[in-house]
Amino acid sequence: MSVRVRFAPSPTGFLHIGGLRTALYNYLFARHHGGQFILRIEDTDQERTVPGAVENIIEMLSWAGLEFDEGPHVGGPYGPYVQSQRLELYRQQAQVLLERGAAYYAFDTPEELERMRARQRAAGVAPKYDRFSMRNSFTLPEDEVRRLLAEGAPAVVRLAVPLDRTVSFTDIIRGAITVSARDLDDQVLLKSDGFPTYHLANVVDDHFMRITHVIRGEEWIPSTPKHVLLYEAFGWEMPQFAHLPLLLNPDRSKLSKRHGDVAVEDFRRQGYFPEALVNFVALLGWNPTADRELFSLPELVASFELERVNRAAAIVDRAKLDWMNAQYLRMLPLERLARELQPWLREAGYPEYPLEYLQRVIALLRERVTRLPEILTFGDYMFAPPRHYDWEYLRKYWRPELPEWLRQLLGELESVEPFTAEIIGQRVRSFIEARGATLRAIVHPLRLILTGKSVGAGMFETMEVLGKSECLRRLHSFLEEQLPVLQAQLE
RNA sequence: GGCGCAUUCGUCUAGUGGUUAGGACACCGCCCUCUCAAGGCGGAAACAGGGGUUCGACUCCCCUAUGCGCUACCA
Repeated sequence: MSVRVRFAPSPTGFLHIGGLRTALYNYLFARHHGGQFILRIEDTDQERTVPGAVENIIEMLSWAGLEFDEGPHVGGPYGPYVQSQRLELYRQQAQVLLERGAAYYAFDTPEELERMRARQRAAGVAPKYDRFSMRNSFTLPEDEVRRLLAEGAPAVVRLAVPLDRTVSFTDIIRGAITVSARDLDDQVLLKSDGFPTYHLANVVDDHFMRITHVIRGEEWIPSTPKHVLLYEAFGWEMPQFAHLPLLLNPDRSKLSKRHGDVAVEDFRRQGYFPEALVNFVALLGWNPTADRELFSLPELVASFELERVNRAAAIVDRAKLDWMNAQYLRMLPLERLARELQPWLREAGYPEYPLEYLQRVIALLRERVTRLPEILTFGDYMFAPPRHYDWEYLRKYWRPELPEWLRQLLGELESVEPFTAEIIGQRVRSFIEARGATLRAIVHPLRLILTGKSVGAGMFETMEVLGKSECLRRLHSFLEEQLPVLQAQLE
């Protein structure tokens, strides 16, 4: 049978990197085995559903390069892929359970349930639905149950967990997991608003959508035995389970916004490459070899093995993501980078520049930044003349003869042809040697004048990209406007 | 509290009874150098603790500790 897996988020907010990793592992597993990767929206909680969340999830996954074979946005033979559109199916299946005695009606109000829990807390016992003291099919006479239902009294359907037995399943990543049914709650399956809970909807959908492997977060381990019970009650073949280790904040707490950005969208907005983010999260909890860090999506697909997924939770380390992104920044083709830089340039309010120029700028600066848009701040002088100068830096290299040298150098540079780093370098070197000074004595002031900064790429390379006329213009205007101010300050 | 899952350098990890416990990020040092990076070379850095099993445990079993998860008419 062909592998079919699903990513089944509930649309309660933006897709975060934990969700991205779950989706990714499902995707990798499906593609590795030539199976199907399905998106299913689990919107059974009306209260928590947020508008736009589905769109965000789909958009982010698509940005990351994960394409679905079936889902609400692409259709498929087992739809609809949104749970709120499958209510009738869940109702029918709940009925099946009811008829088989695997489930029962309960009529307790929220207040009654709260009192029950309070009693249990006071008695020091684990909070758990007490089938025999509450108002349900077990305690109420049959005709009373019928009457309540006929009256339309608020009712839920609960799972009738067997009283004394053991429930176990095999997890691909963790091996055998066994729990006592005594520790399982009579979970609500169908809520009084007619919506199913996760447990019912999930099992029913996985069955009817022919899901073969359930790959999801570790937080689902405790409810899996209930799902096992449901499969048994329905008489359905069980999928295989694989529970992924959690992703954690640096302080080992569950991943959250408090510790910085966790939404995939945040990373995109900051200019991380999808390739880098995918590569990064793929290696959080799984490693194909350990002697290599950089993998393309097809390479990940080729080597992915669920059996090799780790059991322990992983802390998200931004520094490593930064390193990885910087690696991609250095190896991605310049044509693409130039194209991607354009929107950032526009956003920052800079004029349009030819792609060819952007490529040269990126080639010059990319190994000095970690994210593409940083080119705009690190190398702002490539797009506009410097407005602020690092005066401290110039002061360090100041000498009385400097103004004169600069004037002479201006004339010297005018005759440099072609204006390439090599020729510029030769001329500047011989210029400064003739005056018995070191190269740094002139390069640093020059850098300050042309870029406004103390750091940057090689000076001569920078000048070449900037172009002769721009260099001369900046040098000239510095001598005319800034230098007198500086000299006044120095005296 | 109950139940469950987990535990190799600060972090991500390799390792499946015999290794000088390997790699990567971050950190430190040196080299290169017009600055900053990048790059090269080197350094520091780990098997949670205790019992077993075994000729031999990071590897297998048990206990403890710690962390995390679940304990809803949320997923």
